[in-house]
Amino acid sequence: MQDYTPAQERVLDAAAAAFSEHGFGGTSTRDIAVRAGRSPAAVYVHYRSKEDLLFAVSRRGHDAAHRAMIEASADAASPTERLGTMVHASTLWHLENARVARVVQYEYGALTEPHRGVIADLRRQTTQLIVDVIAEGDASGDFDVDDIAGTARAVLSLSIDLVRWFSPDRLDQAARIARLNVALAQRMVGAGPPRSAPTIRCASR
Amino acid sequence: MQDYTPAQERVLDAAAAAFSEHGFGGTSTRDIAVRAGRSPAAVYVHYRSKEDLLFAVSRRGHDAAHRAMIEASADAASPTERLGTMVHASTLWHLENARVARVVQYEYGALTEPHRGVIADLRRQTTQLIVDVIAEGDASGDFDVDDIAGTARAVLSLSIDLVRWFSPDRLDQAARIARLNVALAQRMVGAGPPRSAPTIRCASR
DNA sequence: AACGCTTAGGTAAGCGCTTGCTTATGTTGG
DNA sequence: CCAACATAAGCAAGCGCTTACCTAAGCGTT
Repeated sequence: MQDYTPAQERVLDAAAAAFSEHGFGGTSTRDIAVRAGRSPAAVYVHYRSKEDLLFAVSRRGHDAAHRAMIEASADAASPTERLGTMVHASTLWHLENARVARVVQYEYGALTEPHRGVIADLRRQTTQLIVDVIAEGDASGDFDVDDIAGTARAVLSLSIDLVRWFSPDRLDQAARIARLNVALAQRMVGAGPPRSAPTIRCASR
Repeated sequence: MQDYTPAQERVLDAAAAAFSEHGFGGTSTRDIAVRAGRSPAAVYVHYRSKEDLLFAVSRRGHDAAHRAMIEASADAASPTERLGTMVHASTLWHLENARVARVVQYEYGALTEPHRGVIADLRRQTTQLIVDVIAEGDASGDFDVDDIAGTARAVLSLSIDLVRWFSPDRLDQAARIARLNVALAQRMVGAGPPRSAPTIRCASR
């Protein structure tokens, strides 16, 4: 989408870390500069304002998450499987990039109006990916869903809400959480158990 | 739990609104004072510091949400029903108190260490309510859950993540969203369809 | 090989304003 | 008469951002 020079990236990463820890309003440009190992003025060599930095972090983060989900959806045969790979990818991305994800998800309100529009578009696109696969599965009979948009929102919440508390030094648990989210999402859309043994689960009740 | 004078409450509400809109770091004590219709110094008549105000808002919010869930769990016969009433109550509370809830959920990191401990305790208690009902349902055979703690976390995410985007001028949709969350949560724990027609859903696959 | 010139990336200093919070001083209703 | 509640004024520190200036690397031209 957009390329950054090493110098720009260094400031970008510093800003993401600072925003994630203290919020946009709680972060000073001097803090960002120190984290990037630069003087306060160096920040303004690469970005027009503090809010511009937030916008860059947000757009980059949304792009990355979006791409991860698209790549994941490519190699999946059925709607059930595709929903699974997408939820898996989304969950892993949010866990592995918890700092950036926190900024992306929680600092939207600190953006100025024009930038908000751009980010809102990216969000709609990501939501649409989930809406599409749920609609597809519902139409084919693989799923059983009443409220497609609402269910899509809830499925995304499984990944997103993780970044509220997840700490990056627990990355060893990421795979487990991702697997759990896949199973939960498939249950949420009413994807049946594997067809090889559909009656067993029913018979046991 | 704790009582507040009208004067204290006025400042508390003003702080909740301000923190919710601009974050803790992005809110000035003057902003809070203006919203409360007082002078900047009046804030410090009732609270020792800005962080103390955040702590008061957080504790009050956690208490209210916790009470709502306990009351909801009282009149429910089965684990399925109890999980339903609790998710319903939690969802409604988060939607109706979206401003306070945003502060409660997203400004935890701005608390000082001693206050963080108190809030963490309240959070554990609320999580435990969901863990208990899921464990109960799993033991009785009403549910079918692998990872009880993880599933409880995910069920809570359904309510919590709403406040990230929900606007209070859409409260007419609250009931619909709450009903959807109940259905999703019951699916997540593997609560079967109503026993009157258990085989229909299986036969149709 | 030495030249002048451009460009990218950086800094020290600081301007005008806002911050959290305090102090000294009223002003009320019971 | 005295808590309880409020205020105007302001302090020291920190804020976002700008200005004026510096350095080093890459360039075709002489």
